[in-house]
Amino acid sequence: MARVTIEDVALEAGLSVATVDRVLNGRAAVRPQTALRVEKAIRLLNYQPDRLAARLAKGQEYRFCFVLPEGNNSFMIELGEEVRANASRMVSERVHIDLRLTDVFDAATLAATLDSIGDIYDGVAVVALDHPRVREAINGLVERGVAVVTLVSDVPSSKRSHYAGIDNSSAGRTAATLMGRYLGNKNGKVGLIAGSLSLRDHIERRFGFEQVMLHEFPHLIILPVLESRDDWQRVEKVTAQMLADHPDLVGIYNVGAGARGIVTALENAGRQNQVTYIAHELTDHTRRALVDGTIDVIINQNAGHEVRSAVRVLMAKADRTPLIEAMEHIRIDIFVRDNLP
Amino acid sequence: MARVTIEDVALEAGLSVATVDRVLNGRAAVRPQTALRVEKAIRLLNYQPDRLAARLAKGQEYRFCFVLPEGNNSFMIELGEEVRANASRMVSERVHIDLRLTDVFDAATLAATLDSIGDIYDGVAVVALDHPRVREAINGLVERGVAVVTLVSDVPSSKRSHYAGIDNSSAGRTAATLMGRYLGNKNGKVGLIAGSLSLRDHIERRFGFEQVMLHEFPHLIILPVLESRDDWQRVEKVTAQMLADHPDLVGIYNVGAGARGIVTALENAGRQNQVTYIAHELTDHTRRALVDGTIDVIINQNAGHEVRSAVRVLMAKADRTPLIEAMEHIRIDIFVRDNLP
DNA sequence: CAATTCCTGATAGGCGTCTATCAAGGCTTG
DNA sequence: CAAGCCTTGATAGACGCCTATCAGGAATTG
Repeated sequence: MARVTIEDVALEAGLSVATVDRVLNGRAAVRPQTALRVEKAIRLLNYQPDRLAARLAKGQEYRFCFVLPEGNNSFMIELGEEVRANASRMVSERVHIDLRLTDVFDAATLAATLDSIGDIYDGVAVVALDHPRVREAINGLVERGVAVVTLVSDVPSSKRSHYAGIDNSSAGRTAATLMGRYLGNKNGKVGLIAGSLSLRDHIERRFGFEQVMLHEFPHLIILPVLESRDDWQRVEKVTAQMLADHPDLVGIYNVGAGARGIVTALENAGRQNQVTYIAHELTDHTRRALVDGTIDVIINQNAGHEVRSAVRVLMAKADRTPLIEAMEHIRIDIFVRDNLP
Repeated sequence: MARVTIEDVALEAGLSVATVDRVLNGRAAVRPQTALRVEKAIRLLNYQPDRLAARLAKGQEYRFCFVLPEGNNSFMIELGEEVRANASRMVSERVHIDLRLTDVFDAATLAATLDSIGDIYDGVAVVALDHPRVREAINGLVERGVAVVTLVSDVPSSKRSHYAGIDNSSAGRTAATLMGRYLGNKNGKVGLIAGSLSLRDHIERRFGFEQVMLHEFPHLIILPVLESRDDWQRVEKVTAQMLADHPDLVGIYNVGAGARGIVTALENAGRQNQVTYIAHELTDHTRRALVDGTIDVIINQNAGHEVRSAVRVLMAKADRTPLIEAMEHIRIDIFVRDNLP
């Protein structure tokens, strides 16, 4: 049961430790047949290099940067906190994580930020706008050998190594199914509110939602999408107008942030119990509204999981170690009043 | 940015490495004021011991055992596979995991198994029956210094260090809310099927379900619970009978395994579209039934997460390292057709 | 004030791997 | 067949911490 060391392998293969090491780390030329002997011994003994010792010896350090949107969006603030929490905890694992806040909605600024940090970091995680400039910046990083993980919102056309976030069109479809089932055979209109129609996650959620609504629940009428810029005051205004315009409104799906604006508008109109309201992201506000019954379902992505997954992926990419795909799948959380964490 | 080592701390405190080490590991008597100097230097430099080096030096190995139910329950089989997958991956982290299958439903057998493994392992994870004999066995392990984690089904009255699993009464409540909302203002009867009423997870789910149904949806009538022993053939028989007896059955909540029996019974009766059916655990069978529309909602616990969490907890307990609670919370997954992974 | 006991310093060796260097053969080449 | 290259062996030192031991000085005791 004792550990199998590199020495055991050398002994088994009838070679020296140095040669085994050369094979393991491709350090110098080794004759093919010698390499085979080593590999055979490794298999025979089921040798697995001790990662602790390896990393200690290499003195390897990882330097990562998380680029998040500035501003006061609750979810993004939580994401930032998770990054910081991870950063301090990972120091003992030789992982250094910096956090940069930038205007993610402005492609030029974001691209410039990404361009400027390439030489410092081994990996970058970024909440990205899907824009040609940004895509180029990401590709530039990747070409310089920096691992890039898109976080929360993807840039699928880029060369990013991985996307750490939920499947947003699937989230939209889920919202539609729940909306349709909750409404049963009720007729009426359903309002759709999005933060920005240039953010990929919002686009995809909308797409998935409309797809399922049209196919599965054709008796419900979807109103034209309202843009809110994720600003709750604006959300409130837009929602109030919508409520006034459509007395037969039976459902609201808010694709973006600013959920509290809808809560306020619904309460002001006294229609919180007539309208089925599905929101994204569990925050203090949405949580309270869910418990009160104003919000019926919250679709959530777990910020902590996303950050930890991104870090694991960045480490794996930096090491060229394989990923355990299933472990890095970010699930869509569905919360009703009863399964709140 | 270079690593802060124990040597730096010693230098800063004007003490020797040996003394700093004595403080860090409580190895020998150190004068309180000296200890304070060390602690001050640690804080000043933000020193964090290198866990890699520490574990390498200590040559610490962890030996854990997972005790799972034998039999062909899909979920338990998946759980076992996750244990094996983890076991092989953790070898390079010096963690050795054994897997034992036993008749968990028989308290005496389970207790005997637990009694017999105390001296070999540093930690045990067990899918446990909540029974006095089992509780005593768990307490015995804990008293001998073995960390015990209950998995999937808890034994709250025992001294187990941790429970790695979902909140089952919360899961039951969630099922009830979805059932009630899906049924809208429809009237009728709802059937409840449980595997065994001596398994704590099933009891709690039932309790949570009935609680919410009675309070929130009093117009729905809950039929007496049927016991299925998690055997799908029996489940099918019981369900067929229930369908025959109650033409006005509008909902089924299956608390345990054997979901395929219900699917067959519903299909044989041709009533899969009239009955809202909520099941537990995502397996090949339930997945297919969900996609087909026979099952409306699956409530799931992620076996992989539970196993990994249990391993992390066992390691932390063995080390007496603090846990990150939020990270070890096992969420209740809700799957509809659209958010299947 | 001497005899203990208590604290602290210094240092060696080890954990398993990586990196680097030098030496010693075996082999090819002209 | 000598010069050179290719492959392998042997070994030292590092990574940061742990464990153990010995020695010397400080503080306590009688």
